[in-house]
Amino acid sequence: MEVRDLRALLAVVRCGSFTVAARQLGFTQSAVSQQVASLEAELGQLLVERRPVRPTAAGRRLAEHAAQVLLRLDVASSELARFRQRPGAVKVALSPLASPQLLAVALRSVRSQSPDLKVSVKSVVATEAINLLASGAVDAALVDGITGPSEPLHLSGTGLLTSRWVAQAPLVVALQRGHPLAARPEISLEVLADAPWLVAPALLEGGATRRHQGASWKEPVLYEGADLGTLLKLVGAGLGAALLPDWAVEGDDSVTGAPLSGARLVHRTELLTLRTDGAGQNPVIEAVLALSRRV
Amino acid sequence: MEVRDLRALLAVVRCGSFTVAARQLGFTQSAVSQQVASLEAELGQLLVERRPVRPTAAGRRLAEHAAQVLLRLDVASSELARFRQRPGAVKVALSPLASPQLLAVALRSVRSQSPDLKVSVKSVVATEAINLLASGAVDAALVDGITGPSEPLHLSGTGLLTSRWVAQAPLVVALQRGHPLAARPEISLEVLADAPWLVAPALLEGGATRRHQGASWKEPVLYEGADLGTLLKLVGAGLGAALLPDWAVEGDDSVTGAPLSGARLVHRTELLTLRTDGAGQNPVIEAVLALSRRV
DNA sequence: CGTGATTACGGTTGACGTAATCATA
DNA sequence: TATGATTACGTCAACCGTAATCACG
Repeated sequence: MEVRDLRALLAVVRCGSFTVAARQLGFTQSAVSQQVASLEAELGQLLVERRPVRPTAAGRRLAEHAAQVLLRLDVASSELARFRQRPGAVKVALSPLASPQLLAVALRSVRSQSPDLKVSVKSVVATEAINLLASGAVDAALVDGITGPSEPLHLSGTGLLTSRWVAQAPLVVALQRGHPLAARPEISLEVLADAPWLVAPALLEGGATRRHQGASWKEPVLYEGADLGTLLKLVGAGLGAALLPDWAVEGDDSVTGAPLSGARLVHRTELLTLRTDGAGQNPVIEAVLALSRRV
Repeated sequence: MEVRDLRALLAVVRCGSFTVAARQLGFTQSAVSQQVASLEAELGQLLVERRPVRPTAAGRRLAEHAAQVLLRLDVASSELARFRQRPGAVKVALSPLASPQLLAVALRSVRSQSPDLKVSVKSVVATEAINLLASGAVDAALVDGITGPSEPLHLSGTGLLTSRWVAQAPLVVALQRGHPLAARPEISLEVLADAPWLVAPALLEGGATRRHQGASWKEPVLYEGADLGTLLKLVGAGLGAALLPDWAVEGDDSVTGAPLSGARLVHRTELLTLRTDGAGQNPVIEAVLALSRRV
C-alpha cells in the first residue's frame, strides 16, 4: 500500500476517469493505470470497474480510507513545517457565520500590540476550512455550525486538529415579519413541519437539523449562496423560514427571529488549529481565546 | 512521505535504537538510517537525536501521526480482505469486564443455529482490541470502560471502527464488607478522596475517573493484573476501594458494592467491528446486537 | 472508428545491502 | 575500545514514459 497508489485511486474515483486523474496528478495515463493495478493486485480484488470508470464497493471504501490517510499526511507535514519557522504572518479562515465580531475585536487588539504582524482573513465554507489547515494555507480557522449544547461540531477531519469552543448563540427561526407564527413566544420545529423551509448549506451547515426533522418535512428550498443578507431577503420575501443564530436576524427589518423550543440545538463557533503543542503560539489564536474566555 | 519511512521512524522512536528497529522491520541498520534520513531531508529538520536515540519534539509528533496512518492502513487492508472472503470462522476479542454473560448467551444461540461455524474468543486488555481488529486477527471485540451516560467510550483508534453500545451497568464502589462507608446508601467520590484506592488499568480502563478525581487524591494502589477475583480479594482484604460495574461485586462475600452518587459515570461495553457496510454480516455480531436490543 | 484503458518494453532512478568510516559512551 | 550510527558505492528492482494493443461505445 503505497501513498502514491492511494492518491491515484482517490483521484480516479473522484474524477471518474484515468486520463483526467493522471493529468491532475502529473502522471501519464499509463502510470495511473499501473498504480491502481498495483493496488488491485495487492488486495486481490477489483477496485474500479472500467468503461465506465466506477468504483466497486471495496474501491469506494478504500478511497475513503485513502482520503483520511492523505489528509493526515497533509496535516502532519503542515505541522512539521510549522516547527521549523516561527510565523511572521498569520492567516485565518472564517466561515460565513462564525462570530465575525469576535475575530474583529481580536484582530484590533493584535494590531495594537504588534502592528508589524501581517494578518489576513479568508472567507470560506466551513467544510473547506479543514483542507486549508491541512495544506498549511491558513494557521487557524473559525468555523461554525449547529449542534447540541454539549456536543462538539462534528466535522470530517476532526481528531487531527484541535478545536476549541469559542462562542455560542441561541438559534432562532427566522420568519417573515408579520408571519402568523412569529407572534408565539417560542416555536418548536414540529410546528414548522409543514411550513416552507430555506436551507443554505454554504452559509450554515445544518447537519444536526437533518436528524431532527422527520421524513414528513417538506423538501426545503435550497439557497446555494453564502451571503446572509440575501438569505434574509429571501426570508423577508416570504419564501420560507430559516434556522439562524439570534444575532444574524438583527439587521433586517423584514425578518423576525422566534426562539426555538424543544429541539435542544445551539449555534456554535469553534477555533480550529493544527496541534502545535505549546512552543511559540499564534498571537491571533491567543487573542481570540482570551476574548472567548471573557465572554 | 513514504509509508516505509514512517514505519521506520515509528519503530526507531518506539525501540530507541536504529539497530533493533531494523531487526523488527527486516531491514539492515543502514537501510533504516537512510529511511529516517530521507524523512528528515524532506521535512528539513531533525526528527531523532542520536546517541542516545531520542525523538525531537517534531519527531515525536510525526510518530504520532505515523501511528495513526499505519493503523488506518491496517484497518483498510483488513476491511478489504473481508470483502474477498466470507467468514467461515468467527473470532471475538473480549476485554476482562465486557459483559461476558451477553457474549455467552449470544454464542449459545449461534451454536444452536449454525453448529458448523467455528467460534473462538480471546481475552485481551481493552486498548489491545483495536490493534487486533486492525490486523484482522479478530472480527469483533467487546470492550468496556467507564464514561459518562451519553458519552461514547473514547478509545484511541475510534472513528476507523464502528462501535455500537451493547450493555451498560451502574458503577459501584467496591468496599471491604463492614467498611464504615458501606453503611451509606450512596457514596460520592469526594467522600472517598482520602480513602485508599485500588486501580487496575489492565482490568478496567478508568480514563474518565482520572478527570473526576482532583489532585488532592491519594496516589492509588496499582493492581497490574486483569483478574477480577484477585482484585476483589484485595478489596476484601481492606487494601482499598475500587470502582466496578455492579454485577462484578456479586460473587465475593467479603466485598460490598455501594452505589455511586454525584459523579455521573457508568460502566459500558461496546461492540467494535470493522466497517463492512452491509453485505454478509457476521452472525456473532448479529446475535450480540439482537440480545442487547432485548435487554 | 475513435476514445480511452491496458500491456509491452526500455531507460533511468533510487532503495537496499555490504563494507568502510565515524562518533560517542 | 567497543557499540552503534552514518557514509560510500555497487547492484538490482521497479517505476514511469513511449508506443503498440485492446475494448467498449
